[in-house]
Amino acid sequence: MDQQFKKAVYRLVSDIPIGRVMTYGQVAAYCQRPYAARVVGQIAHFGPLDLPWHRVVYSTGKLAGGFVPNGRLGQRQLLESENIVVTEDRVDLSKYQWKPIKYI
DNA sequence: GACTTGACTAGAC
DNA sequence: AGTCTAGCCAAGT
Repeated sequence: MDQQFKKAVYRLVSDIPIGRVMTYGQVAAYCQRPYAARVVGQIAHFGPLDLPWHRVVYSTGKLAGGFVPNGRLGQRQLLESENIVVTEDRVDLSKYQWKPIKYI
């Protein structure tokens, strides 16, 4: 259900390998909620901060974190430290978008 | 229980 | 190619 959905999101996001990214919609879809991209966003904001939310971006490739908690070094800086090329707050999805191996 | 809000997205302008 | 609009989900008022 919703609780399981959140759990699935946590696991999926925490499994995103370094140097790879995913879109909110893709994450939602993989957790069996194709139209819950916004919910993923809410989870990202209120959920565990130990997850690599900086590897989750918009479907357009634009970075989602315009603010970032106190640290505020920027999701961009974070991504770049993982060998991901960020141009104008954007990443090349066709290049870095990660496809989960299986299940939820 | 209805209304509002938001780290979203696809399609129309 | 950039901006605006409507649709969807869960959580908070």
